[in-house]
Amino acid sequence: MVDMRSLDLDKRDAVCKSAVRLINQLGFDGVSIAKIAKDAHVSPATIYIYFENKEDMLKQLYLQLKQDMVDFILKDFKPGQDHKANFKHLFYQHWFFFYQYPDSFAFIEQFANSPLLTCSCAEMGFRFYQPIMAIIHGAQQAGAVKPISQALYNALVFAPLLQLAKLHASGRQSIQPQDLEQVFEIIWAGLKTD
Amino acid sequence: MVDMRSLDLDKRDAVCKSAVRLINQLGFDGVSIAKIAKDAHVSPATIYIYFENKEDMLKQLYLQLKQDMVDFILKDFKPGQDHKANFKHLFYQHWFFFYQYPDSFAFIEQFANSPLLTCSCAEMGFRFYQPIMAIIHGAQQAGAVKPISQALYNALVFAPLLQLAKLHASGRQSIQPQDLEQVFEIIWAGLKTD
Amino acid sequence: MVDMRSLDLDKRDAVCKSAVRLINQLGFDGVSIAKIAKDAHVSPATIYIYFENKEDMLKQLYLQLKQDMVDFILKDFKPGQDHKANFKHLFYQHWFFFYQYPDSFAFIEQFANSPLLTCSCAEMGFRFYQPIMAIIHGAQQAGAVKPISQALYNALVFAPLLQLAKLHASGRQSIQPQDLEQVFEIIWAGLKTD
Amino acid sequence: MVDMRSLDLDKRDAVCKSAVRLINQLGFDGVSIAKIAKDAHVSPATIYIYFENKEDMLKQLYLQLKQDMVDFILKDFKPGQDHKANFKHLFYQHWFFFYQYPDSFAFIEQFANSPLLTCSCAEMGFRFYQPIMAIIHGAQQAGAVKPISQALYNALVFAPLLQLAKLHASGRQSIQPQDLEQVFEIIWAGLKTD
DNA sequence: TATGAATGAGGTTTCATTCAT
DNA sequence: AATGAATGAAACCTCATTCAT
Repeated sequence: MVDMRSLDLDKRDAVCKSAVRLINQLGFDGVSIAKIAKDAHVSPATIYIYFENKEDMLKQLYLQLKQDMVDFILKDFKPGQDHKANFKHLFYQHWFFFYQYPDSFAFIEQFANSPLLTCSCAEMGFRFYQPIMAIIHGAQQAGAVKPISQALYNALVFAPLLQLAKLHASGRQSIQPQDLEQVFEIIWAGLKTD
Repeated sequence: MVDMRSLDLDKRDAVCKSAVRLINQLGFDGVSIAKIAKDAHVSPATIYIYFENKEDMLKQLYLQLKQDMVDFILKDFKPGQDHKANFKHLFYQHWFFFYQYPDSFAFIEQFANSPLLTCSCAEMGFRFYQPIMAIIHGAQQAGAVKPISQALYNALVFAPLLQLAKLHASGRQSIQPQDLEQVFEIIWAGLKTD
Repeated sequence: MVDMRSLDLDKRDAVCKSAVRLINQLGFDGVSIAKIAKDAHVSPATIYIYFENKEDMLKQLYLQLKQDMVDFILKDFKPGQDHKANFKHLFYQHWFFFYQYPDSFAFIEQFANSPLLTCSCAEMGFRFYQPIMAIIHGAQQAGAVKPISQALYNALVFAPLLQLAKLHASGRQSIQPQDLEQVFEIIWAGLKTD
Repeated sequence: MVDMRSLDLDKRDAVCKSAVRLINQLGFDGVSIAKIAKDAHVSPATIYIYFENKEDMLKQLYLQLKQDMVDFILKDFKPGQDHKANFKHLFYQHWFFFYQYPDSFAFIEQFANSPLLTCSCAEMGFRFYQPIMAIIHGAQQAGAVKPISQALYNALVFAPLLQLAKLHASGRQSIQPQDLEQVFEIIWAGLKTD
């Protein structure tokens, strides 16, 4: 009666958006199917058409957002010969994603730090990330950066970035462009082959 | 007929231990006061003698564990003239704490990534950390490492460490001593003055 | 397998009836949502579909019963020229209501004497009563009874009636028709213009 | 350590005062032993030294306040030959009590309208009231007022008074001296023998 | 006498989920 | 596909009461 645009995926999308927003406001345990349904102008029962149950919904959300992130980072990117430039591009694209989609980012982090992240789920998210890792791997094979394992790489490069993004998003400290630049140069100084 | 092991703070302690363990098993939204109480062999009502409510309990736990961590890291440590050695000590002490008290560590991380971490709570946790930061600051003033802000420092040094610890704790990947050594050297290479 | 007598408002009605009955048996602090639900053959959660919370339920009940009372008293009544007769009619209709619906009456009284009767709620109940007061006002303007304020009127006429009804309902003393007649005549003797 | 005046009945008195005040603020079901204890600066366990249980406390309170009221009303009063004057004295003393001790009055009313007022309790309260009733009875025997039963008397005289006092205490309407005078004269007009 | 700590029972409310429509 | 009504289970929390001190 009110909602004339009831096409298939509109509702699913509205549910996803509401879920991400509410979960970041209230945390996993502060949010309920009923609240999400109300926020998305949808019946609770409708949610169960698109998702098996609450946990399934959260997992699907996580994987979807992670995929969205990778897509965003790699959009229109063709790695070139300058490995530092490639590396810098990836670095900043991460930042831009965190900056433009703070809710997505916060959700991913909150989920990844909760026991909901089962092994299978983590592995699938990891697989999405492979294209990015492939670029890194290329730089290593070219001898531009030190040969370290993917896990270490992840920790050394993206963990600091995440940490800064979280700090920025929390509002407790504002991160400026020159801060990022500084961090990037320090990381690069550590990683590049001498 | 009477519970013999119940002296004043025993109960509070049992509650804390149960809470940390269960939360890491089940997540914030998987535990309940009732479950914690049962696990700690205590009545649910007893928990409310020591904590105002569930949120208060979690906050108190967070701050307490954070303080425990700082105490552990700084125990018997007197910074010397060799800044790299000081730095290395702190780095490894962090790792040892994560390694020995994976539950404490996981709880801290899960809490810090949830909306429960209010500003006041974050600031208080931050204050506990000051003694460690003071050592870093000393190295900067001595010109041993690049002069960067505390937030950047935190991100560059401890975020990677945390990331590795999480990975290790998750069981998805085992971190070996040589991995740590490698990471340490890379970070130091980036941070040290040229 | 399915409860056959559950059409939309049946449940709400069953809840109301159970609530009024139990509250008069046990008092406001003796009933619980769970007891009402069980008595009404309904899930506790169902009650929260119809009422915001316990207090809201009691307020809605109060207003509804008060309206029912006014409807009962004024049913098929057209005030005539004989003011004493009009007055007597109202007087006895009150009594009949108290007599036929002792639970409704007791609930109204218990609620009106509790701190739950907020200002807004009292005013709304008062408004329901206006049609009755209008009749009294007519008698005053016609010079049949002394010109006193509505509040005094209320106190002089209906408070005694209530008191007798309470006594009667409590079973501690039985009020007979001749008692009522006597009370009515005394009140009228006091009120009528000389 | 703080409270040096711990004499026997001080604590009981503090408990009573807190109970009456809190119950009028929050209602019977809003108040708890714990709240009363805290308000009275006493341990919950202490309350059980003076009272058998919660219900016993409320009943004792009711009876005590009712006795206090009767004492107040009859203080220094010697009925004379002028029955109207006697009657007026009682009428106004009631009002003064309601006016000076609104909490006591509200408690009595709330209790009397709740199912806590068991038969035995009502009878005992009634017995306290006998001295006042005796005065009324004297006037009847002297032929000054119509010969009606005690219950009717109560209803006709004191119910209006209570109603006005409640209205006044609720703050919804202010009762002025001339209002009282008017009510008194009307009641007297109805009661006195022609 | 007085108490703080303790608790089982039970309070209100919300939960994830289902089902008839 | 979509839903509002319904619910048993369980959430958080408070209750009246007891007991060792």
